[in-house]
Amino acid sequence: MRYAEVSVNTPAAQRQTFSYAIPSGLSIDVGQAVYVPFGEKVVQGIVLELTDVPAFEPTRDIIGAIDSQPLLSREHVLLAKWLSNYYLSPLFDAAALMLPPGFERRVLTFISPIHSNFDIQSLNEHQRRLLELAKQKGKASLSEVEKLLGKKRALNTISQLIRLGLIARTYELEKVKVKPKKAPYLCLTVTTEKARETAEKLAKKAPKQAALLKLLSEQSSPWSLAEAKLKVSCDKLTADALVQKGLASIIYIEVRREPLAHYNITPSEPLNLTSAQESVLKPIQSSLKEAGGEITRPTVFLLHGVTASGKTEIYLQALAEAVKLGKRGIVLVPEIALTPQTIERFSARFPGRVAILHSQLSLGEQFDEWQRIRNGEVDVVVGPRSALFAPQPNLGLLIIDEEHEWTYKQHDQSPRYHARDAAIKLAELTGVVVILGSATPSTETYYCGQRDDYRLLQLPERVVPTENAPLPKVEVVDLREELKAGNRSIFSRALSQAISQVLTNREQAILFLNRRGAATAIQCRNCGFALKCKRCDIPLTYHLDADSLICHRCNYQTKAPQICPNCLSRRIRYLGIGTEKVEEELKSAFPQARLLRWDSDVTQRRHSHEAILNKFRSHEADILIGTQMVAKGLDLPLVTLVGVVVADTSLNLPDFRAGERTFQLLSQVAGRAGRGPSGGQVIIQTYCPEHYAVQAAAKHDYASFYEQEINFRRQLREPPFTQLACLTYTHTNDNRCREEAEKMARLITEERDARGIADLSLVGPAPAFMHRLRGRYRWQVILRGSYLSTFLTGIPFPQGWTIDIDPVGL
DNA sequence: AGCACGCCGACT
DNA sequence: GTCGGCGTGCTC
Repeated sequence: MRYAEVSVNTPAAQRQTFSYAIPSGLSIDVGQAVYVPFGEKVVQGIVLELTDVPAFEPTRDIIGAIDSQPLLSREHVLLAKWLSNYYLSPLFDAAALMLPPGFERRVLTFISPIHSNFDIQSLNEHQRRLLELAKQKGKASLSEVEKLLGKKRALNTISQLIRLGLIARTYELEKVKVKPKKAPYLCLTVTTEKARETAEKLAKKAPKQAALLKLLSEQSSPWSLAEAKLKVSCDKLTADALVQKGLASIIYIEVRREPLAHYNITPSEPLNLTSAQESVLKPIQSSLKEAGGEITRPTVFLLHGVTASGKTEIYLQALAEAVKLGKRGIVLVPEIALTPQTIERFSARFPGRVAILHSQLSLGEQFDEWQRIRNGEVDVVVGPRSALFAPQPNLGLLIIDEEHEWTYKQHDQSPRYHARDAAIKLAELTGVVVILGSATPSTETYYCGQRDDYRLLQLPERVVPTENAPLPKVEVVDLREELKAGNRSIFSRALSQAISQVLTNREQAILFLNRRGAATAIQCRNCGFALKCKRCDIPLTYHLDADSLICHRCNYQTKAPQICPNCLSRRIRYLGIGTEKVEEELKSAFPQARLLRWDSDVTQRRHSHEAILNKFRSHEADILIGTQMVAKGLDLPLVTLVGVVVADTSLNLPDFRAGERTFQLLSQVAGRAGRGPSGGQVIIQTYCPEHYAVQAAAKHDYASFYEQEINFRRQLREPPFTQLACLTYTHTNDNRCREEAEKMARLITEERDARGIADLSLVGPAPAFMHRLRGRYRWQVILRGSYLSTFLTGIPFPQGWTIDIDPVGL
């Protein structure tokens, strides 16, 4: 008898596998998806191991295979196990990353009536209503019952009626979410000769039918109905008529949903490389050639290149080399950088051989792209962090662009993994070559580069086709001095002057501000009352468009009050500034300027990003005002001025990475200026001009930033010199939260002392930075030490706890 | 997650 | 006395 260790899709499974027997006659392989019995339900499972001796007895039998082929490769199975162990996440959640989009199906509960001569009169109102619903529907879903009676009452009433033997409970998997798409095709049911003859006969009476029939006779394979309709400009009725006459039939053929279909792609040739680029590409090419032997330690390149230094061309040519060697690649980009520009650039170099995975694609498109990848039909996969788990066969090269971006860490759901670290684990398992690229590498990554754990490659110069454009000159303006000089506007004299100059020269400017909205808080000048979100307890942000107050955490919206809700005074003051405020001020200071605002408030719709960008690129606007989005990899040659309205927003956050974040943002924003022949300048307005992050960004000096940052990390024992884990407890009751967090902190301290671990310290328990979120309170305990996953594996966490290993953005 | 079992307060 | 609250334990 053979047995399988199965990762089961049920919350109860957590980090365990369950043992099942493989019935004779069923052939099951590692990585295969199966249906298994679990309690009285049938659930999905992934086979992670095959054994002769089960880890647990007694076993039940696997019901059957979901797919005839394994969905996970051996390496992916190992990677899933590692993710679950390292990030302390349920096994199935980890495995689900590697499954086809829409694969997961939850278990649904249904209620059906049982006939009996029980006296219905003795039932209470709720019981009767439920029974009526069940009888009327024949089979009612739990959600329908909950809609009828409310969540809690529904559950109680159901168990009462089951005890009385009036209803039965059954379970079913939710319906399949994605299926291969089938499109109608027309094919002849008669010989081509007969078809031609008939077409001639029909030509007078029914010319459309004749034309269609003629078309069909010209090709031996079926015509897509949609295409045929266009070709002979007829409609469905014409086709139906042919079917009626027994000349043709409509069959359904599987077709692929193509997300790239509406792109107009012109193939591109490799560019000539500068000598700096050559010297960077060489070692990558030779590593690709050597890879594949015995894996000793992963080959990781850190490609550190200033903005516009031609990193993407390196990626493209490295990918071409991998393809030449018969291998394939995956390119990860931050979600926000997955723009048509990026997609076009990769598709142009590998026409028809690029797959895009993106959450904005429809589930069907994602599913089809996934299948294409698995079938080996593409050379390059481009996508956000989850694309790391694409089933790319014979993977040779893995590129992580903008390696420092925080979006590579999944923080909102399990597994809370970091794509960069998972990529390096995958390299360890498969021998794939990894390139981490960035103009401003994260301190942790650069530290590995310095220690030769990663191979450091540098591109210190910008590549510009026409002439040599140096990095723009950066001016730092001390806003305190401006105030002293009596300038109370949000624009310093230097920035105002620069904006006028740009407008006179008919050039373009970008103004950057790390906060949307018009005012960051509104406060009563009379009693000091500040308006906060009722559910999240954070200040509401004033938005001009609708004269409303919006919670940037939970999106709660309310009309801006005319009078203070607390003391009824009319003296309401607006504090702080956001993108809307900047727009407003610009309007009055430069009425002739054409403005464009780009932040998440104006880009809710699917293609609005492109629309705004195209508008700006075609010079339909002079000044672009935006949040972080304007900082990302845009190539806008007409932009000669970049202004940072306030640089301090990200500097004052309670996070040890605040300095790094500020440096990265400022460097990126500064990189937007002077990409064209007319050069450029950058003006950074700040209240702390002496901060090393501001100073280093102003001088485009990564090395000096890194030196100071790494010393600071070493002194304060922050990563990479220690490891962090963030444990959060969430509950509707604040006191309960505190108690639970204190209990956990005590338990961890005891455990640490009992095991004699010296290198482990606790911060907290303390209310989380976002203490209240969507009506629930949050308390956290932060651990600092090493091998935290191993340590925490032995600690039992009751429900309500979430564990974030290597958290980002505390 | 769900559902069992089991133990305490508020009601007919 | 019972109904119903939620703590705890279990699912191969």
